[in-house]
Amino acid sequence: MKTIGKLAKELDINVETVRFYERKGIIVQPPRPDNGYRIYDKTHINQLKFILKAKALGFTLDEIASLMSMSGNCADVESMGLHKLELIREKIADLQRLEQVIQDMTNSCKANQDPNSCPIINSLN
Amino acid sequence: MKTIGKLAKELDINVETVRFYERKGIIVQPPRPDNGYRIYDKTHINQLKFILKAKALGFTLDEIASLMSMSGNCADVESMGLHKLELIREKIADLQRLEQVIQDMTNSCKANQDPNSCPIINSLN
DNA sequence: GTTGACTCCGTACCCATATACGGAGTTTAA
DNA sequence: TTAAACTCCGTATATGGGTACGGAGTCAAC
Repeated sequence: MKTIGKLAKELDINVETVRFYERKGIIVQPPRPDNGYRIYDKTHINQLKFILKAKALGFTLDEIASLMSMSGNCADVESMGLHKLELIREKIADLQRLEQVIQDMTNSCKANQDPNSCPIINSLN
Repeated sequence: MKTIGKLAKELDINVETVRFYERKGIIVQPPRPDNGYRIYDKTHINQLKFILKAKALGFTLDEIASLMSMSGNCADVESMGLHKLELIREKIADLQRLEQVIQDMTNSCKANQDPNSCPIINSLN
């Protein structure tokens, strides 16, 4: 049973962030006694830990909301994971192409003799 | 000698985007005769093409502004390219780690027998 | 019992990169 | 000559994921 400040400190996130997640409907509303203060228990903490881990895996907040609403239906979750995997692989391929291009460009810089004429700039012109 | 609409059409970008780049100081101000209309020539077109190509390489607008102000000093440009390369490689490594994690997770989904208990969800809890 | 820390709320602001809107003035084509 | 198309400007909106602010109420410690 913690107030929002304790919760935020324990999870090392901002108080405003917790309220933000609540507004977005990503976490369930905590009970609020007469004084209006939000009271969190283990359930909320676990829910927030879930969010933080999923976020670290690259899921967006909307996706995380979906994940949490799937209530453990494995096929749905797997499908979402596979979709994410596909996007990640595309992104990797994009970046690898980009890596090659920039690598080539900087190599041609190294080979260049004239410091005031840059092959990179030239190739972009 | 083109007005902004022709220019935008030729480069397949939005008129507002051209004005936006001008406001950001990324492209030079075109001359503007009595009617106030911007008049672009080949120089501006080349400048915008440069921007579009650099953007496609993943440079931010601020970085592009720097690139353009380096006036071809090769060492500076190379240094910026190498820095970008480093970031790209880090990003790739991140994504590959992520790929592995999600791959493992979806595999454990496939192996799972109970449709209402998902190993992904469980591992996040 | 007072002071400082905490919480409440609504709202505004931040980043980057644009895109959209509305009203007024200008040019162009039929 | 007139209507459509274009341009001007300033401002607002969008995205995603938060962060900050300010005034008011509440709680806890000394």
